[in-house]
Amino acid sequence: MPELPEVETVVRGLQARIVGQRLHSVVARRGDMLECLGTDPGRGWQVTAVRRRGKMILVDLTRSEVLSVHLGMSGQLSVEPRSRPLADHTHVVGELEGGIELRYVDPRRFGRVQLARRPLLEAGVRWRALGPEPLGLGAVALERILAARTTAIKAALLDQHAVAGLGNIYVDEILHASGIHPSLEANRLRPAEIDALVENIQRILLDAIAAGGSTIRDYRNAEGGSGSFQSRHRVYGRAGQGCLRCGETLRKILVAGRGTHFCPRCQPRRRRRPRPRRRSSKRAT
DNA sequence: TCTAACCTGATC
DNA sequence: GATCAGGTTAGA
Repeated sequence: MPELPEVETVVRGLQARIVGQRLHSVVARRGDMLECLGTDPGRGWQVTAVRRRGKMILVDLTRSEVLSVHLGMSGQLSVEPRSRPLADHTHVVGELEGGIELRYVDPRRFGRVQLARRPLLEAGVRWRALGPEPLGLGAVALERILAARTTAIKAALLDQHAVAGLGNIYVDEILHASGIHPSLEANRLRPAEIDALVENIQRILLDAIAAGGSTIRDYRNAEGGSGSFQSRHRVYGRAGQGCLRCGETLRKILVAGRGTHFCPRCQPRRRRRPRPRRRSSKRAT
């Protein structure tokens, strides 16, 4: 569910509410949903900062420890009064001062909560393999990343090792705005297309953050509220409807195993290179 | 490099 | 009952 704009919105909500607060303990209501790396969930800390890296939420704690949360598909992280009954699928609860709690809810359990010594977390391959942040990513850097990949551009942009934070909704929106077919091989983008991508990545992500992210189904911010960017999706979830730019009927196909929305006219397929003329029809595959 | 699998719940 | 979902990744 949550991509960079949604995660950023949660982070901003948490910054406003829990930075400087005392976190007494972290309690796992399901043992397998909290992983402790070199620390003890009952020690107590002060929350010093809340940050985002890709789609990960990082709650920085005193003593160089950190609570890291990846929301997976259906995760929600919110601050609620202790008096409120726990929602179904509440797996981890952080007990804060002043009668409030940080609650992690995740029906599908694709998400992940770790309490770790920061150096241990940051030494992990999963952390170190993350690609650069898309906000502030320049054309030169993106060109280098894409040149090394022969997969579909959609798959490349979804790959967190390439760029960290994009997901299915925003990749579809970005490719549509850039006029690039999602199946085009990443290393075949032209310079002008890379420039368009860079520009649209910034613009769309910033607009989506300003709108508080997209709520299709599960996504909620740290206060339990919805985002509104879904009303401005131009292709995602609009298959069968008219393209807002050219009127052509939008299509939905499968690329990189993900439902992919695009406009056949604005994002034309580009053939792999005119086949060299051969008199004989021997196939060289 | 790609698919299947991990889960539950909503919708067809 | 079958299918699909905003993510990731272990295996083939």
